[in-house]
Order: sequence, then C-alpha cells, then structure tokens
Amino acid sequence: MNSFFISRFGRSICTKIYQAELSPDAKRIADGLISIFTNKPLGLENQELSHLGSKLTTEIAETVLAGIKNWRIAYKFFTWATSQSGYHHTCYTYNAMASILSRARRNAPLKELAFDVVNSRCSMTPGALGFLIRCLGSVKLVEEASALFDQVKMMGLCVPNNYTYSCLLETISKSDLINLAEMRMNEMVSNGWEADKFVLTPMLKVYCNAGKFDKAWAVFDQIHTRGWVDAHVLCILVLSLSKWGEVDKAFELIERMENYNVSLNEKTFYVLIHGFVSASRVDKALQLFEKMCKVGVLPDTGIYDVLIGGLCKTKEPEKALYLYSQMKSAGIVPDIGILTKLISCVPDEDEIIKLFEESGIILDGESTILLYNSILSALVNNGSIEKAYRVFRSMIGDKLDCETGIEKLFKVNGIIRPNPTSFNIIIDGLCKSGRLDEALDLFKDMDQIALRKDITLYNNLIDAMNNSDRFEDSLYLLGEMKNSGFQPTQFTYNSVYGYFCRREDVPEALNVVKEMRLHGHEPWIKHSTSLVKQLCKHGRAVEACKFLIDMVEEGFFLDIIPYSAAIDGLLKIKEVDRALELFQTICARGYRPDVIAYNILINGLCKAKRVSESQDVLNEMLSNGLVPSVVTYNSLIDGWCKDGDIDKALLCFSKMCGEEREPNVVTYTTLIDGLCNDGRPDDAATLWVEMERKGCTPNSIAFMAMINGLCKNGRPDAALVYLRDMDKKGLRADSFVYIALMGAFLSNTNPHAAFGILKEMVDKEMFPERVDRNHSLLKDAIFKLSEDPCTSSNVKRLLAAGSIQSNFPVVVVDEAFKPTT
DNA sequence: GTAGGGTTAG
Repeated sequence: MNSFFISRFGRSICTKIYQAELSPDAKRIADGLISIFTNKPLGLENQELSHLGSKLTTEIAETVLAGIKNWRIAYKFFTWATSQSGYHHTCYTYNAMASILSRARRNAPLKELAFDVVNSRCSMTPGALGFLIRCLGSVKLVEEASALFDQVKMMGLCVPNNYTYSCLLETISKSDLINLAEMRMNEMVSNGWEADKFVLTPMLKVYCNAGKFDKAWAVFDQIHTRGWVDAHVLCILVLSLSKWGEVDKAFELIERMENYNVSLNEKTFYVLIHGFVSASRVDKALQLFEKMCKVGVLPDTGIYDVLIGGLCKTKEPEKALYLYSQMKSAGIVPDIGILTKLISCVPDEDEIIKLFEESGIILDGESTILLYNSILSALVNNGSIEKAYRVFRSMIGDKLDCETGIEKLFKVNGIIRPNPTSFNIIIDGLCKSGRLDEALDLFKDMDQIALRKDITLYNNLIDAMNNSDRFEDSLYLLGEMKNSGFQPTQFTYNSVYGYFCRREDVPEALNVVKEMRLHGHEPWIKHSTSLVKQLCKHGRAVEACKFLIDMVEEGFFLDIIPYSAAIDGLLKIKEVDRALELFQTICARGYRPDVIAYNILINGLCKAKRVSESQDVLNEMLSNGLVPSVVTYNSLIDGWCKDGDIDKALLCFSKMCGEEREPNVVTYTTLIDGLCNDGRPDDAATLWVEMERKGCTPNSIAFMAMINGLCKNGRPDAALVYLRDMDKKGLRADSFVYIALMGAFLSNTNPHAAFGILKEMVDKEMFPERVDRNHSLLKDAIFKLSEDPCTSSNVKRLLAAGSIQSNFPVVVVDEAFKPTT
C-alpha cells in the first residue's frame, strides 16, 4: 500500500469517511441506485432512475459511492448525480469520488474533479480540503494540489488550518520541490499556525528527496528536541541516506534508532537491504539482515537472493554458502536464480555438483540452459577454460570422452542447445586465455546454427584482437559487425583507439579520434594518457605535447592527468622551461593543477638543480589551498640533498614531521643517502634506527642506499652487517651493491673480504650486463683481486672452475685479466 | 556491462 494512505491518524483514507445513519427510505434509494448502476448495461433514461434522481441527497450519494467498487461505474454515477436538478455535490461527495479516483490512479478525471470543486464554489472544511489535497498527492499531482489550495483559499471557500497545511506539505514531500515546501511552511507560520510533527516530517522528507542532508538534519534536530522522533521519521531519513549511497550513515542511524526503542518495519528492512547491496555494501546489508531476523521478521526468497547475489559479486563464496544453508534450513526452496548465482562464484567443481544435486530443483528447458551457462562461467572464472570448452562442445554435439563430475551432470540432464549467452561465455573465456583462433572459429560456428551475435560479443572479440596486436582480424570483425547492422559503439572505437595509443602510432590514433568525433563518441582519456606516457618514456615528450594540442583541436577536452604526464616527460628530457611553459599555458586555460601536477613540477625543478625555484612552486601550491603530500616533501628533500645543502633538507624533514605528514621509506632513504654523501654515516645510521622505531620497514632500496653509503665512507664491515640483514629478510641486492662492497674492502686493504664478496656474486650468479656500467667496475675489481698476491690464486681457481664457467660470462673471465683502457 | 590514466629514494 502506498505510504500516503497511512494517514496521520494511522488509518487508511480508503475507509469510508462518511457513514451517516440513513433513514430506511434513503437506504432503499441508495440500494436501488447501486443495483441500477452496477447492473450492466446501463440505461440511464430508465424511468426508475429519474424517479430516484429526484430523491437524491448528498448523504445518499456518499453511500452509493461507498458501495460501488469499480471506479468507472462510480464516476458514471457521480457525473449522473451532478446533472440531477436541485442536487449539488458537497465537499464530502467530491472527496468520496476523489478517493476512489486516486485509489484507481485516474489522474485525468481527478484533475477535472479538482477543477469542478473550485468552479462549483463548493465550500470546504479545512479537513475536507486537506483530504482532497492528499488524494491529489497520492497520484503525485503536486503542482495541481498546490494550485487548488491557493484557489480555494483565495475564493474564500475554505480557511485552511495547520492540518490543511500539513496535508499540503505531505503532498509536496512526494517531490523534491524544496522552495515550494519552504514557501508553504513560512506561509503557514505567518498565518499563526505552529509547525507540528506533521508539518516537520514532510519538510524532512522533501529535503531528503532533494539530497539536502544538512537541512534535513536541522529539521530532524527540531523533531528530536520536541520528542517527536518515531519510526516513520527515522525511516524517512534512513531510506533516504541509503538511496543517496550514504550506507554508513544510514546504518549508524539504525543503531541509534535502537536506542530510541524504535524498530524498522518489514518493508523498510527489505528496501534497505536491497539498497545496501546495490551500493556494494553487502557487509552492512548482512548486519541489517541479522537485525531483521532478530526482531522476528522472516526473510523471503527475494532477500536471500539479493544477499547471496551480493556475496557472489564480492567473491565471498563461504558466506554465500552459509546463507544458502540457512535459507534451506528455514524451509525455503532455492530457485534457479539463487542456484546459478551461487554456482558462478563457488570455486570448487565438486561443490557445484553437490549444490545442484541437493537443491531439489526440477529442471525444465529454460532453467537447464541457465544452469549450464552458470556452470560454464564458473569453470571459465576458475581458469578451467579447457573443461568449459569441452563441456560446451558436448552441447553442440561432440561426444564426451569423460563421464565424471561436471561432464556427467551435463550428460544426465540432457542435451540442450547453447544459447548466445553460452557462446559469449566460452568465447570470452577463450579470448582471456589467449586462444583467439578457437574463439574466432566458435564465433563463425554461430552463423551455422543460426544464433544471433550481439554487439557485446563483437566488441569483446574486437577488443581481444586489438589487445593481441591482431589488427587485421579486428578490422575483419569490424567489417562483419557493420554488415550485420551493428554500428560500432564508443567501446569499439576506444578499443581501436587504445590499440594505436599502445603502439605509439600518433597519426592513426588521431584518425580514430577524428572518426569518433564524427560519430559523437568520446575518446577515453586513459588511452590518451597512456599514449602520452608511452611517448614520454621513449623521450618523445615533444611529440606528446603536439598530440595533446591536436586532441584539443579536434574538440576534446582533456583533464589534468595527460598534461601532467606530458609535463613530466618534458622534465625528464631536461626541457624544463618548456615544461614550465606548458604548465602555465594550461593554468591560463582554466585548469586547476592538483598536488600530483605540482609534485611533478617540483621534482623536475629539483632534478634540474633549480631547488629555490621549486620552493616558489611550493608556495604557489600552498596559496592555491593545496596540501603538500609526502611526495612533495620527498622531492624537496632530495633536491636539497643533491644540491649539497643537507641542512635545508633536514629542516624540510622536521617541517614535514611537524605538519603530520608521516615520512615514508623514500624520505628516510633520501636522507640516508644525503647524509652519507655528506660524510655523516653515523647520522645516517641513527636515522635508520629512528625509521625502524617508527614502524617504517626498510625495503631493498633503503638497504642498498645504506650499504652503498657506508662503503663510500670506507666502512664495508658495517655495510656487510646490513647486507646480511637483507639476506635474512629475503631482500635481494643488486650487483652494484656487491661491487661497492668489493671496492670498499679493496680500498681498506682487505682483499680476503673482497674475494668473499666476489665468491658470493658467483654463487648467486649475479653479473651485470655488458652495457651496464657495473660491468666494467666488476672487471676492474676482479683484475685487482687477481693482481693481489693474497687472492690471486683463489680468484684464478674460482674463475677456472667448470661449474662457474657456465654461469660466468666468458667475456668477463677473459677480460678480467686485462685492465680497462 | 564493457576499463581506469599522471609524482618521490640506491
């Protein structure tokens, strides 16, 4: 029942509103009229009827209207009554008719009736006007109700009281017309009426409908301070919060409701659980479900269906299965919908079979294909594409050589021809596992068994081809798609666009963009960004900038992200001023750079040793109300360190701690490197301790910075301790670190230790590539060790060992004994 | 329905 009908008196307006004691005579007339009007066909010129018409009173008319169930017949009687000489409708007969029409949701005659009320200058009590307005409201004739209210008031047919106003507001609360509601409320107050619960509640509702929660909360506070909070008020708020996706706030309020000893009704529970699940908050939906069960509301199949469906979507099969068993023990028989949802998320094949066998579902043709398809997609999702494919082939007539498990299930339940969905599942699965040719073959098979291919299937296949660089096939499919009467969608175009972006083919990418513009499609910015990024990665930042200009010329608005990527690209190729210029250009065009955009600029300036300029950029960022992130500080700290101004770096570090930006492992690594380069290894070691104390776990880069830093300061023994710690933590060091250690040991005249490191490198098979500058460093170290009498024989033995030869690039072995020129 | 992009350390 529409919530409208639950009136302020807690009863339905459908009930008869006038039940006067009729005289026996009048009663007879009413019965006569009812029987004439309900006995078809209606002959209105009937003698009897005109006789009864002369005796018609409004009391009789009300009784007749109450006795006719069909709105059409009632309306016919009502119209007939209007034309009886000497008879005039009262507000009560109008309302009786209005009530019937609103219940039957006949808006046109209802509007006409409201018009007649005014035209006939029928005077109304405040209550009657309120009733009529609510009839209009129940069929959402909000503006009409408001107009009626004004006309009746203006013509002096009624002096509305606060009940009338509350009815009007309740009607307005079916809309989101805040202004109208506020106007009526003020009007009422200025007429001397006080805003009671029945006025504030619709105000609350109208704010909720419009999503104006700040105002809604203000009204709620008023209701609360006056002690008027009830289930209805709370339901309005909770449902509205849920509708606007504020699941947590809605849930909080429900918990607060429990303190008021107010409980949700069954319908509200149902609506909320559905709402929470569709807001992807199955967690809260489940908690609500528990509350619902606790207060004794029995869940129906629909609730289990939505909850199990939600859990399957969030990939929580255990919880879904638990709920399913709960449902079954409550005596609810699962339907094919619930079963297929479960099957598609249960990872285990035996579990799937058990589920089906224990479900007690009797399959017909339609449910069999649903079941088969859900099993196919379960297999595909679990990575058993091969099995899915085999079972699928049995559906199109191939004989199965294995008759256990899933195969048996398919066999037992009979051959069912696959539908387009079955093909979609298998073709998608084949594409995802790179079996494109088989996917294409199946796709072609669909024509032979006259199955309709849908647009998604075309799109997915084309996308798969593009992603595997099979553009020829993609083009072929695109042609076939067009021939079959499908227009490529924005997805199709973007798939092709993405293909050219990935291949850094700027001219072709732009061609696609031009075509997209013709068809009114929007190129996805992620593709544009990845093209920019890709070009920048290969030092083609200038081309990337040109591409962005071309995109804008094509009329496509890009967001800050591709520009940030281009600016970063320019900075990486040391085109600092060009980067600054682009930054300024986009700012002038109205872009508001975010923290990341500023970070990119600050970092670029720091790397270009223009640290003081980066400080200016920081200030600009601050004046734009942006809060620097850890990355911002890290870049600045690194800038100062590399600029040889370790004190400014440390100042920056303490500033960042003061602003509650927690330093991360990058911050510490940067500073440790900086301190070591400044000849302060002890301070670096202290910082290391502080880092660990603060719960920041060092990663391999941090370790390597520390080890390298200590080596640079001639402390290979201390460095070795960190290397051993790395081993313990399962972190791997680059060959560079080993070479640094060897170098440091050699400088400390400890060739034995240096040899130990070399041996470790050989054992771990870590050799830098020839192009790597570490390659020559290693060669030098090996040469030195082979020159040193303490280690020379060991080195030669190590390098001569057959087992090592195979792991050790021969070039290095040979070249090791020649000094680098 | 479709998919999700830019920044920091040795």
